[in-house]
Amino acid sequence: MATMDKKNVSMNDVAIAAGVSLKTVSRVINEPDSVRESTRDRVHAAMEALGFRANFAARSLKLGRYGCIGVVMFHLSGGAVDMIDGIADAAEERGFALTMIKKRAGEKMTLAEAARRMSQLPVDGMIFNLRQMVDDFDTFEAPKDLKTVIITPMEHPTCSTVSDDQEGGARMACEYFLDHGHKNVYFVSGKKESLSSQCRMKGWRAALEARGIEPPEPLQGDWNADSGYAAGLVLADKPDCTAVLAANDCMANGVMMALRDKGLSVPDDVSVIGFDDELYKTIPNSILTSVKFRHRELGIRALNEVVAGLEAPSSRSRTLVSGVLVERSSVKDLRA
Amino acid sequence: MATMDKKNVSMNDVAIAAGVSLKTVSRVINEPDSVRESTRDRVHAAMEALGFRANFAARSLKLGRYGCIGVVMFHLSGGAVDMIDGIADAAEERGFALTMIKKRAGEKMTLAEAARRMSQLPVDGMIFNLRQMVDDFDTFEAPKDLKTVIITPMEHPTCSTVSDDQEGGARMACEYFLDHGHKNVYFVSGKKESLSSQCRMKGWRAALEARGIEPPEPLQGDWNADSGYAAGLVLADKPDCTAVLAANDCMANGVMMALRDKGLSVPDDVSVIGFDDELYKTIPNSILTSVKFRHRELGIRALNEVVAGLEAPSSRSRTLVSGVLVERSSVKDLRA
DNA sequence: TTGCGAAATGACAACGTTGTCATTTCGTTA
DNA sequence: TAACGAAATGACAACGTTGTCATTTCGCAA
Repeated sequence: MATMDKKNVSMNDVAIAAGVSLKTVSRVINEPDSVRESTRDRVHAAMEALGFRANFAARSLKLGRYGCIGVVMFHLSGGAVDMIDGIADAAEERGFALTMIKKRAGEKMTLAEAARRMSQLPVDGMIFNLRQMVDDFDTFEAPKDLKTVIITPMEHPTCSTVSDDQEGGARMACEYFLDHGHKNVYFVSGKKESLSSQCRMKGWRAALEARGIEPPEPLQGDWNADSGYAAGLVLADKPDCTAVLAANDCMANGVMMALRDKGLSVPDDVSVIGFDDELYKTIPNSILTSVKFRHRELGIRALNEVVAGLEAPSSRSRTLVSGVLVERSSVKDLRA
Repeated sequence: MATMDKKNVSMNDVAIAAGVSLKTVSRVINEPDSVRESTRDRVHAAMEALGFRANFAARSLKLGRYGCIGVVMFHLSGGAVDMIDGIADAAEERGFALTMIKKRAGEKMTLAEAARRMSQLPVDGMIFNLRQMVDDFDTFEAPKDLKTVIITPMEHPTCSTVSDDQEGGARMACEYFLDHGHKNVYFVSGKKESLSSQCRMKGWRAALEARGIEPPEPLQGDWNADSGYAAGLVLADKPDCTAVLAANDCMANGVMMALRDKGLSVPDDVSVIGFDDELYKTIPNSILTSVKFRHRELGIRALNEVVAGLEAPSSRSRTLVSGVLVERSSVKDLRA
């Protein structure tokens, strides 16, 4: 059994073994049709025998590109999985791999810092997944030769952005309530610093104000069911409360449980809508109507945006991915 | 305002601008102490002025390593987020970035295929996150120069593996039931093809058999609450059923809801334990005792294992990360 | 057989960095 | 001031590819 002493087998080794020139080996890999079949076979055999694998670094150095897109996760939460899934699938489809770095827990990473770190890595463009505000958001300028797309609900002065239409989703839910005859809508928010929560609240407020309704004081939650339950206990005592929009499904469930514990029925006494449409996974026969965002689609769009902008990194666009209202039976029709 | 025409600024450009040699610029970056302070400042100024960023490809080519670890996600599910989080944090800490690829939906990817694709990318080692069986699991041989760690509950003949101790976790839960005076434990499984589900079932079976108890027929679920509910309806009719182990929290919740709908109380009539400890996020005042796996820790261990093996890729180890029983009140003590 | 255009192959430089070794400069002491 | 060793700097090759352009080989018609 022949053991291989050399650490890495190069094209040159293959060339010698196959009795051809270095360049011919290169051609076998990159433009096989330009090589005679007999030669090609000999080269393939040599590659096989030696266990040749093309060197990424040398190739990238020569080509001036990597075939990788950088992904910076400022925040890695549950919904992120579907988004990464979308990014990865779209990348795969277009022949790119992903290079990922993450903000460390506790660390405070700015966009500039993220860009600096990414630009030391093998990437042709990058995606920032940003769910909270950062200090240098407005002043940040992306490297001129590295297409940068930010996933965030906020508009950025120079970079392309992609986002769920959180505000629109919240508006949609509110209008759904109002269209079903409700005169007002209460709101239970998520964590204060979350941009999602802020946008959802903004949409809720806008929808009410558009119909000349004074939005009631929102209730502060923290995304978890217990905070929703606490909010529900408060809401149960408000006689004018017929509709509650909770910033996610978990809190919506908490609200519903509290209402029931107070002897109120959902939807007969109070209607509820949540966000993210995930309660059905945990609750059998779930009745909760919910606004669902297409995170996977979001990831796909973000990646496509980067790839489309590789040639013109300074181009700028804004993409909104709309939400979908998944209707179940937690909203009562008060009309007629 | 001076515009830069050259696409990429190289060390040579910096060197000329600073009036030093190429090598001195290199030294400023890699061994700053060996450069006189005045020179260093001049070089830094030139780098700043020209917007120099070191070329990853050239550097890697020379060094023969990338500082990146490849991650192959055969499956990207909810629990994966924490794992990726752990991998990414540990990587960061040790100065590595991650290069990620994913199995496409529908595609059937073998280990060999994954290894082939990864070895074309900038990686020094790789992690396979494998949650289902693949055809070539037993026959797969990792590239000799690329340390490979597989995250999987199965043992592999040549590669290092890292896993949650799913079997041990299930055993722990069963013994907890038995130690509390229960005479038997029913089991609701997850999807058939899931290795997690299989291992949890195996642990449950082993724990019962170790005490000379004949395991009852397991009930087939699909991870979602509705399947747990269906299982609960069946179990409610079994008079000897005092303890149910469900392969995840969602199904456990389904079981509990069904039992209640059948007029039975948890835990007074039937005790229940789940897996993953996530029900509290969705259910206020959740009482479900649950086996929790430390996915983040798992990711950290996997990454450390890769890094530790970079110098000796053919080394082999097996790491098990134990689970934790999070006690709430869904298990009744039947002893005297 | 010869000549010809096209196809196949090869020689060599270049990508931007770091390692090796030689050279220059510096600070110190005689 | 000269001489010395140490510190600082530089020249040049090398890493493993691909692009450019030159050369060889091939198939075919005269």
